[in-house]
Amino acid sequence: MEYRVDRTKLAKRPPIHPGVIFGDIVMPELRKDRTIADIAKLLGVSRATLHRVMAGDVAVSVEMAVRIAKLSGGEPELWLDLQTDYDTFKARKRLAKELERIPTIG
Amino acid sequence: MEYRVDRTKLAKRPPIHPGVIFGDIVMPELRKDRTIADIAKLLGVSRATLHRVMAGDVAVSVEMAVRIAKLSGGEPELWLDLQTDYDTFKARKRLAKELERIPTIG
DNA sequence: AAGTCGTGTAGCACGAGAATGGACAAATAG
DNA sequence: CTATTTGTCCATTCTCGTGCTACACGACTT
Repeated sequence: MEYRVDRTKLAKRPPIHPGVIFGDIVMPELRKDRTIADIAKLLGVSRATLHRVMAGDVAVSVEMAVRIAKLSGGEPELWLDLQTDYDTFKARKRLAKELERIPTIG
Repeated sequence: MEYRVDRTKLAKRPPIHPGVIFGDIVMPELRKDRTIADIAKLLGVSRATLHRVMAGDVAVSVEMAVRIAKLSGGEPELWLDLQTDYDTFKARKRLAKELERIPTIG
């Protein structure tokens, strides 16, 4: 019996954008009576940038991950790994045709 | 007794660049009598690009990770997680001053 | 009703990073 | 020695995260 599957072919649900996760889960905890602009200031980024991240318009960059990790008391890798899942999912779809032409050696 | 440590302050050795790991460990397995140009062709990238990755001059991009994973029979996340460690290590040093000004709320 | 404040968006410019093709030097193999 | 392979450099193009500015909308205050 073989239980192993090909992850690339699983009809997996698209990963949630890590910025959205941050905005929905972590942000509400951080801002007791603070404004979003306040949080942006604490993070050392512009209000627009923070908003774009939370809206899922742009990726959680390495710098941003380090910043929000410091502010919220976690590790940057958490957010970057989520971002990796998100990016990889899209890349697999975008390169599907291309990948068919790449053999597997070994 | 408190055993918890601050990973950001550990004198950790800089992570090895994932492209170098690929070039040193995986590549020798892939090329039996193939040339690097051959591998590049199989990957669908230019010879110069593959070389820069293996030299550690540029990061293992999401696209590149997906390609080499297909060719070598692994998961892209392996290479991207290594890249994350590499990038995060550098970012922590580069933003050290900046991070001091960011408080931890929680 | 008018005004203030927080917020969601959009446009533009800038800089960093990634990839390519081409060209040339250095190293290695035959 | 000669030919192949590999290391490097350059100019160009493209993508993307960021900051700044400006504007619209809603809610609450005055």
